[in-house]
Amino acid sequence: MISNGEAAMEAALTVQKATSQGLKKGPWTAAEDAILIEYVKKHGEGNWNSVQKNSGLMRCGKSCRLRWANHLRPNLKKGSFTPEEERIIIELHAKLGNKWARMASQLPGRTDNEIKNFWNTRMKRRQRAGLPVYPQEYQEETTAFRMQHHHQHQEEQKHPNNNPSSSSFSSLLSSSRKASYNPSLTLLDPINFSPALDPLHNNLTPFYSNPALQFKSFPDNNTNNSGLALPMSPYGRLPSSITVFNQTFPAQAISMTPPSLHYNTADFETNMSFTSLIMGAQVEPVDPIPGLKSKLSSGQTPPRPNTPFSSNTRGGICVREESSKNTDNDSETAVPEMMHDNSNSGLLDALLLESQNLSRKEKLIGENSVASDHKGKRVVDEPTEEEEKMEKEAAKRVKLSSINGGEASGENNCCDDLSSSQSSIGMKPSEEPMDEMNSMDDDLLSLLDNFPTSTPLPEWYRSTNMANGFSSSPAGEGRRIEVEQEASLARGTTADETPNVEWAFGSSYWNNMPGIC
DNA sequence: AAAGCACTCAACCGCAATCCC
DNA sequence: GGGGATTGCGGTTGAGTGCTT
Repeated sequence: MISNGEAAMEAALTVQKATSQGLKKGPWTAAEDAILIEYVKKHGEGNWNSVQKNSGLMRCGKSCRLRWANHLRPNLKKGSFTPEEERIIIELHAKLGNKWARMASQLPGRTDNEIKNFWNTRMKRRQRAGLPVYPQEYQEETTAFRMQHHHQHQEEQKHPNNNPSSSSFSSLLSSSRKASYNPSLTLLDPINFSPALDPLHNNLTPFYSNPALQFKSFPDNNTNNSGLALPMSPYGRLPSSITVFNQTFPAQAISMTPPSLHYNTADFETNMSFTSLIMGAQVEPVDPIPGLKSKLSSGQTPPRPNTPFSSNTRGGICVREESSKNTDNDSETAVPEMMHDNSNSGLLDALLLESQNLSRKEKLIGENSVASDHKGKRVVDEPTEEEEKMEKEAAKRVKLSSINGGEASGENNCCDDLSSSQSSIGMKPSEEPMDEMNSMDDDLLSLLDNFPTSTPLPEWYRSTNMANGFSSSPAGEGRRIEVEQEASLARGTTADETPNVEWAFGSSYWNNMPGIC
C-alpha cells in the first residue's frame, strides 16, 4: 500500500525524471500552444522532433504532433458531434472497425481521438446497456458475408481442391486485416456467390459463428461505388433470410422495403439523435462467446456480457478485423470453432428467439390478411392499415422503452420492444435456460423451421432503412427509382423485374458518403 | 457537505509502417 | 538491403467535472 505522501513523492520524481530528460508531460499551457503554433507557421507540419530543438518547447515530437493535430491545427471543429456526424461515425465504424484515423479523414474538422472517444463512451455505454450498436443495414451486410463464407466453407469441404481461389476461414481470418482495403479480396465478390446460396433450402450449419471479417470496405464492382457490398448473388437474388445477431429478417423484408417506408430526416433529427435512434432497441441478453471476455483488455471490453459479441470491443461486428492483428492463438480467432461445437453461442439463441417471434408474428399478420404470394413471400406494397397500426404500436413501444429505462440492461426490453417491434409478439424470455437449446443442429432446424417467409416491417426497422435518405416525397421516390435501377444493373436484372423493390443497401445513401479508400 | 461514482476528454504509450541515409 | 529516425495509429490512462447518494 502506498501512502499519499509516497504517491506524491513518486509523482514528483516522475516529473523530475521527465524534466531531467528535457521533456515535459501533461496538459499543455497556452504558452506552449503559442510556441507550437508559431513553429508550425514558420516551418510547417512535420519534423516534430525538431520542434523541441528549434523552438525550445520541452515536448517530445509525438506530443507536439498530437497537440497540433488534435487541438491547434486550423479548421478543427469543436463541440459535440452533430447527429449527422454521429451517423457517419456509426456507418464508418461498421465498415472500418476501429480505424479512427480513416474515419477522421471522412469527417472534416474532427480528429481520430475525438471519434475514438465518442465511440468508446457514447456508443459503448449504449452497448453495455444492451442496445445494438449498429442499425440493421450494417448488420445485414455482415450476415450476407457470413452466408457467403458459410457456403464457401461448405464448398471447400466438399471440394477441397476445386476452388483454389477461395480462401479458407482461417486464412481469411489471418489475412483479414490487410484484406480490408484490398479490392482484390473483396469479401462479397459476386463471383463467389453460388446459386445454391439459400440457407432456407440447404442444410445450413452455423454460418453466423464467424464474427470475423464482417465489416470490410468493399471497393469493388458490387458496391455501386459505395464501398458497401450488396448482399446479392449474381443471380439477382438475395439470401432468403438475413440474420444479424439478435435480429433476423427475411431477405424480402430487408431488401424490399415498401416505397412508403422511407427515411424521414426531419423526424430523425427532431426526435432523437442518430445514436439514440439506433440504440432504441435492445439486444437479446445472452452469454457471449465463452472464454472470450477474459482475454480482452479492460478498455476494450464493456463489462456487460449480454449481447452476442458484446464481449468484443467493437460492438461485436467489426472486431475481427483487428483481432487478426493479434496472435492467431487469440481467443477471438477461436470463434470459428463454434461451428463444430455444440456449445451455445448466444447468438443462436437470439436467432431462434427471433425466428420464433417472426414466425408468430407472421401467423398473426397472416390472420390479418397480409398480402402474400403463393410462395408465402410477402408482396411488398403499401402497408395495410392493420400493418401500419401494428408498426406504429411497435414503434411506440420502442420509444417508450427507450424513454422508460429502455437502456437498462438485462431487462429484456429488447425482446419486448425491439424484437416485438420487429418480429414481435410473445418474445421468449431471455432468461430461459440455455440448455433448452442444447443441440446446435436441432437449433438450426428449429431456426429454419421457424423462419417466416414473410414479415411486415416495423416502423423501427423502416427508420433504419430510411437512412438511404429517401422520403416519400416525389423527389425521394424519384431517387428511389434511380437506386432501384442501379441495383438492378448491379444484379444484371432490370428494374422492371423487381417492382417495388428498394434495396436496403441501395447506393444512394452510401454514395453520398465520401470515398473511403 | 462530502464521498462515491460515472463520464468526458486530453494526453501518453507502445507498436507498426514508412522514410531516409 | 539494413538500420535508425520519424510518423501514424490505436489502446489506455488519468485529471477534471458533474451528478447522485
